Amino acid sequence: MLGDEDPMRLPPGRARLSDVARLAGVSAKTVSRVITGHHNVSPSTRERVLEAAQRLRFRPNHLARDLRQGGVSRTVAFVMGDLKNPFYSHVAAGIERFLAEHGLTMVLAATGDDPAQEARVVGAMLERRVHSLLLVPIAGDQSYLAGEQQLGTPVICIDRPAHNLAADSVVFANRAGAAEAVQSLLAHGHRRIAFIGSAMYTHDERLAGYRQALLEAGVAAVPQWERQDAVTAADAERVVRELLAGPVTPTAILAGNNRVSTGVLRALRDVPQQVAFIGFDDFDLADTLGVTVVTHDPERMGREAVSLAIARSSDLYGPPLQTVIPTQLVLRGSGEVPPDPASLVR
Amino acid sequence: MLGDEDPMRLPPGRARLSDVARLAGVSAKTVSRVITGHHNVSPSTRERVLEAAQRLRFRPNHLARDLRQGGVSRTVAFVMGDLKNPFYSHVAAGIERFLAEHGLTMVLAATGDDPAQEARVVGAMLERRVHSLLLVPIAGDQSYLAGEQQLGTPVICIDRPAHNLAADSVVFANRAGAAEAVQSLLAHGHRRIAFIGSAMYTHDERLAGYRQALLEAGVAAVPQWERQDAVTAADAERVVRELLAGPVTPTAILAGNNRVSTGVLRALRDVPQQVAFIGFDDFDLADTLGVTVVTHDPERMGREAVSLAIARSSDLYGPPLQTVIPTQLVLRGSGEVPPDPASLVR
DNA sequence: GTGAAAGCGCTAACAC
DNA sequence: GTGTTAGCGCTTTCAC
Repeated sequence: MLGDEDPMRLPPGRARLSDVARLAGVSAKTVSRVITGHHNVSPSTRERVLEAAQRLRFRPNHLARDLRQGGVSRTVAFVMGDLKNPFYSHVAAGIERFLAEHGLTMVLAATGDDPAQEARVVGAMLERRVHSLLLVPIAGDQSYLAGEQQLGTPVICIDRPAHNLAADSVVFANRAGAAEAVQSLLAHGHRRIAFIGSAMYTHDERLAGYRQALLEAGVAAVPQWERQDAVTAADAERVVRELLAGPVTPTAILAGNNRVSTGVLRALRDVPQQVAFIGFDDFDLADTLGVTVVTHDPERMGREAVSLAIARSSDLYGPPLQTVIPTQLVLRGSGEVPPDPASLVR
Repeated sequence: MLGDEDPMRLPPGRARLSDVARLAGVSAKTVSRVITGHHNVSPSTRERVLEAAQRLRFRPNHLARDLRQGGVSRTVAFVMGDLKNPFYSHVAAGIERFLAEHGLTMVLAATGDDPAQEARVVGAMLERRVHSLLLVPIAGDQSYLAGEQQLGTPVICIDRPAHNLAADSVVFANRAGAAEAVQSLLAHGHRRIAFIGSAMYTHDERLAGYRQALLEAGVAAVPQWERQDAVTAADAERVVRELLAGPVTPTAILAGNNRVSTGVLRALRDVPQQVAFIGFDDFDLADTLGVTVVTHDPERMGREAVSLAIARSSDLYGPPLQTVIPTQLVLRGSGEVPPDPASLVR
């Protein structure tokens, strides 16, 4: 007969809520209640619905659910520079895990550390109506996000604060960490300590910590040893060779991050004099190689960012919060070598 | 007057398509055409619409668009073990970049390398109606995905094939890569070569390549040197110590992956005899340390997976495809040391 | 080249 | 405890 459908036969496409409802002999709303786990359903009905859902291999459509619930998805965007950078991938791991515990999903997008890409990439995420935006800011200005905050999307900056935007942020205790490293070098007798890093927020902060520690110890700053021109490992390698070829050479080096560390270590490998070394950021094999580092916990940074996002979504217009995560100095030997007399006379 | 709204004033919430339409004095459909870039719009109308959209800070709602277009989003899911593993994060980077070029977004979920988590995590992705599923299979059975394929969701397995499911996959040339490494060790005079890895697809394949190379060279296999019990770096470290404490010790070691490499190197550091070493997977500082490795390109693996997904979505029921990515042996010294006479007599 | 009406799959509000 | 109605924001007909 025309219009006489066999409800037991699987429909050609994906089963919908209404298909389950028809098969179970209830209304769509009741199925909805069962699926979302509401309690206003009698056990027997629930049973029948679940059975029907299973038979039809029903999977609720979150797209439709999110749309109906106000156009905000249960998805959080993480926009960072490059997943190949272990720092970012560890932060992402922390975010993903913590989100999963809250039934949220992470979408990921990379700016390639290109300031010009940020707004475009962020825009694509916002069009997906993400629940909130976790961003490692790279552009010089984030004021374009003020409207989104206003409209209810939490914006959390990771690793560095936003420019021209009142947003929550999670950062490491960069100054304190660098100061602690320098104090350790000072305690081992060093007075000629170089900082090698680049020109960005975290390195500025670390350099500030370095300066502060030297100042407190009464050690005069040497401008030539405050290098902010090492972005890549190759840069760092070159800078170290330059420094060690100078008339007065440092006896200890503090590296601004793990990329710089790699270059510094490469340069120090071929150099006769002993130079004490401490790196910011831990890295693979640092323990095996006996490299002293200032470590931090990128996963925790991810978790704290998610915490801020969740908190912010229920207090949209409160004052911006900043979470500061402490660092740890891990002594492994390379920072504990005494000043090399060979490098003192030159 | 009641009902008299000023169309110039920003509405309290997010602007919708219809808001733009009202402000521009056109229908919703026309705005839709402009936003999605259709050509059947006169330049002057397009201009007015764009101006209105900009004034209202309109961002199209992809949730709604995707729902209307058939419940399939422009989002691709990547389900892997753990983002902290650099292999996975590099694959993810390749996926993300290639997707972005196609206007697609990546959602990421981790199984924690726990077989029991796979179906749950994958299910969450499918409820988001992802365009396709890129999966590093960890469970012993993926037959539960057959229905999803049938319903139009491409399933692409990464790094290893699926179990009990006809799905596309991208893998490395594991056998050939391991065979090449062993051949190199043989060429440098080694006859006692150990393989250290664990019991999983990639390691099985690499072990097969190792065996094949030995067989072809007429070197008898030594079962005790085919170790598949090293999952962590600590395992590998212990295994190496065991092997080198035996009555007959290997003069060369092939590691099944980068975790194993770390452990092997740690163990070899404290050992008097020279042992040649080749690792599978490159790692940070491997070049600095002069470690010979079999490398591959995880980013390319990600890109190839996306290619397969896109191809599959327009040929849903064709035969499964497998993309095999070649490996490269990178000689850096550690694999080129000759057999140590000290370890031959014992 | 443009518009009106219908509907994607789901849930909020309000019945009963 | 369960059903009905309406509508999230967009795009697909199909009309003009």
